Amino acid sequence: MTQLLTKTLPGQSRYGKLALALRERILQGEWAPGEVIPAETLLAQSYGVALGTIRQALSLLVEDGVLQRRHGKGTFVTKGVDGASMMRFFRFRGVDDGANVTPHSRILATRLRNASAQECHAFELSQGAQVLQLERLRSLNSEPCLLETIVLPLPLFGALVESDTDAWDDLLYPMYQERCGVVIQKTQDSLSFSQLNVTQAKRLKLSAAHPCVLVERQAFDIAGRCVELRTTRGDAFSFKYTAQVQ
Amino acid sequence: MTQLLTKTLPGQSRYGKLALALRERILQGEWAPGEVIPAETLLAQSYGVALGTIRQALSLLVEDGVLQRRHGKGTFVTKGVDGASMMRFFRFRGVDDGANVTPHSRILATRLRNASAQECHAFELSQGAQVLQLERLRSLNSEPCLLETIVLPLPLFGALVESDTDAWDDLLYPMYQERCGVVIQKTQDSLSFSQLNVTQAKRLKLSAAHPCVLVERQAFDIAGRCVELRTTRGDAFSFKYTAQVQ
DNA sequence: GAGTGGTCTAGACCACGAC
DNA sequence: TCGTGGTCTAGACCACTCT
Repeated sequence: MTQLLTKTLPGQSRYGKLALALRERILQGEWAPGEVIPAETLLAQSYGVALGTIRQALSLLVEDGVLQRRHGKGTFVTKGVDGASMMRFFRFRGVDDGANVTPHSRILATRLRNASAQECHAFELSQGAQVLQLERLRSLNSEPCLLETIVLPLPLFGALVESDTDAWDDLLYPMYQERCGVVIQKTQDSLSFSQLNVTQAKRLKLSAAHPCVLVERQAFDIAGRCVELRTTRGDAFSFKYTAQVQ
Repeated sequence: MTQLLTKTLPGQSRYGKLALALRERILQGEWAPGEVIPAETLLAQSYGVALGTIRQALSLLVEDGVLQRRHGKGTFVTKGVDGASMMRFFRFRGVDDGANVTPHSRILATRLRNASAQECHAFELSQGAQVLQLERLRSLNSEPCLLETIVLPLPLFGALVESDTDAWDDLLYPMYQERCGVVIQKTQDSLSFSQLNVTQAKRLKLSAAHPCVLVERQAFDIAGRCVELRTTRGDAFSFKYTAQVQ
């Protein structure tokens, strides 16, 4: 077949458009996280393109983290990140290095309040909207290690208000998915250095003005919306992170 | 053509083998850093494979950072990283954020000594081999900001011994290439938190025990050998780094 | 216009996973 | 054995860059 039809199209390549179209279908919930999407041959047929073209489109979505390929089984919608990844910034004493340890979680306080200007902007809320704020202490071997402040936009996370926090899981992201239908798909962490105030120090069983690392996280759902703002503080002497260039 | 010949081959895919073969030719210096390699059609012909296959091979090397494609111009051997990237860990006052500023460099001391066991292992040297150690102070707007200890394996960097350090450039990696033929292709940085000792504090015009961030870097050449060990210290309050997950 | 990488096709076969 | 993604082919046309 000749290729002449291509040039009438606006800006993108064909596989780029296909990727956008498939992404939209995933966002609409046509296939739930963890489910298989149709086989490549079927997709190619239904879109009327060659196999290689649909494969390029899928590759874009795999790169983007929306899809995962499994040879011999199929192509699956990503389930979302587990959230335990905060541990990649810290190495605490008496904890195996490579292990995927999850600190025990305890909610110290919950609070409803109006969103700040910055939060309105991040969550794309209108002024005066409400948010749910959590204070959370995470411990390893009964030793407090991380102190977190978590802010969630309120229409979306309404199911968590007046819920029994003692029954919450150690990992919040899977719980977001179960109770609120929110799948965390991407996070961005900004690291800086600070010192603990008196209250924070007491919670972490350290002295006031103790050096700490501050992790400011934005978490995004599968549609790319920011749905969580989190501030994490941990002992600076436990900080250890590795970054590669090129 | 039938595909029957493929299965007689050992373990890899054809494009995987091609990538290895091309990588080897690059390492042998057949094309210098910054030069073009032959066009895809030529490579496909000379290796007797389809265009798509050679393109997959090249894609692997592009992903690996060894090659760079430029539409309409050709495929080029990577020139190497510039080394200014240490600034991605720090934000100093009075310096534009996004700008690619390069701190001014001054070598405080050079020293020849025997390699430690750890250095022998990293550099793949035999015991008793020598290394060149540099102490280096980097400044922005005449204000000291970073203090570095740099260790280089000695047969390789012999050209730097007894060289006039005042004539050295602010960026070391391009100089490694010019004077020693060493192209830095990849770096791995390990971040942790520490405090300055008296000497370090004096150099950086800070007080002793001032909190600092410690960056321990391994730099690798195009063949994947570790050719530089570097320890960088900077004011922890200037530390700012962003990391993404998924 | 000539040369380069980028996109696309239509079809074949290979390797993995589950039944 | 069947269905899945992974590899490979041979050829076409498109889009960018330089002269």
